[in-house]
Amino acid sequence: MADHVDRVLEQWHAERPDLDVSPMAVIGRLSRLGALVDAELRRTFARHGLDRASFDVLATLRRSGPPYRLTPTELMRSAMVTSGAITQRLDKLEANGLVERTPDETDGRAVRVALTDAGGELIDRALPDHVETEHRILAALSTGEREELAATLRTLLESLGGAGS
Amino acid sequence: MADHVDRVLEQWHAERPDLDVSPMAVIGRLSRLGALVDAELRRTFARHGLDRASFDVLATLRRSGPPYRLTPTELMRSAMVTSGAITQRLDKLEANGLVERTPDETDGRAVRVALTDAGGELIDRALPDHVETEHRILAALSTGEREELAATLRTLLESLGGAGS
DNA sequence: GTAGATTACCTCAGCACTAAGGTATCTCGC
DNA sequence: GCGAGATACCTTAGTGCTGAGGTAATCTAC
Repeated sequence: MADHVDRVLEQWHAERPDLDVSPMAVIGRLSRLGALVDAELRRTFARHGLDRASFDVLATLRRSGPPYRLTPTELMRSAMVTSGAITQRLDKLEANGLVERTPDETDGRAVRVALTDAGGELIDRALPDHVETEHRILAALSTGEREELAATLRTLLESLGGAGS
Repeated sequence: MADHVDRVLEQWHAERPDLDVSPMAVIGRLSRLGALVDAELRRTFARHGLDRASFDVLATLRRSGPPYRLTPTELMRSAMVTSGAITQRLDKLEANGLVERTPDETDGRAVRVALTDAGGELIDRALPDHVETEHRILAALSTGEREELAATLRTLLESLGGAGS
C-alpha cells in the first residue's frame, strides 16, 4: 500500500543511502496534500464566482465582526502575502462591488476596507459550502485523529515562528 | 497560547455560531504551514542557485537512478503540474546546461530528458543541504510524532485520491 | 518645530503557473 | 492499410504573486 511518497523514499534509499531522507515522509506529503486541498477548495470557491484570494479577503473581513472593516495591512498580515498582492486583490474586489475603500479619518496614510452589502451576502452564501467542503476533506479521519493532527501542526507552526498575528 | 488559527476559530464562533468550523483547525494550519515550509525550502534552494521548480525536476531525475532519464510526462505526473509548466521548467534547465532533451528513438512524439554532468553534480551538492533543512523544520517533533503525522497525512492523501502515480 | 526614521499603501517589472488549444505521432479496430 | 481517437509535447494569453522601490503621512527625539 505504498503511496507516491513511499516510492520516493525507496528511490532515495537506493540512490543516496548516505542521506537520512526520513523527513520527506512528512514534508513531501504536506506539500502534496496542500496542493490537493487547494484544488478542492478552489472548486467550491468557483461555484460562487470566487477565487482563493478573493474568498480569503472577504472571509477575513466577515469574521472580524461588525462593522466588517479592516486595513490593507491587517489583511496582508492575515493572508501572509505582500502588500502588492493585497492592493491587487482589493482592486479586483472593489471593481466587483464586494468591498469598498474609504480613507481613514484620523490617519492620512491609512485606508479602511469594508464589506459592501453584496460582499457580505456573497461570503455568507459561500461560507456554509466552504465549511462543508472542509468537512468532506477530513472525512477520512476520526475526531481524535483530527485533534491530534491539529495539535501537531500547531507545534510545527510555532517552531517555525508562524503562529503569531 | 492561542495561535493565529485559534483566533480565527474564535472569530467564526462569535460571528457564525451556526457553522461547525472545526475543520479549519486542521486545514487552516495545513495551508499556513505549507507556505512557511515552502519559504524555508526556497532559501536552501537559492543557496545553490535553484528554485523550487528546478530542484524538483533535478531531484526527480536524480532519484530515478541511472541513466537519470525520464520523459516530460513522467516529470509532469510527479510534480503535479501541467504539461506547459514542465515545458517551461525544462527550457530553463536546458538553457542552464543542467538537463538535456533528446528525441526518443522509438516514439516520435516522445522526448527523453536526462541530467547532464553539471546537473547531476549540482543536485548532489544541493541534496544534503536540502535534507538538513527538512530535518530542521521537523526538529520540534519527536520521532513518534513524525511517524504519526506522516501516517495521518497519508490517510488524507489516499482519501483525496492523491496517493497514486 | 523640524529632520530623520518609520509606516501605509501603491506601482510595476518579472516570474511561474494554468487553461485552452495546436501539431505530430502512435494505436487500435475494422 | 486506413481512419478515429488517444497520446506526447509545445505554444500562448491571461492570472496572481513577489521584490524592489516610490510617495505621502505620521511619529520620535532633540
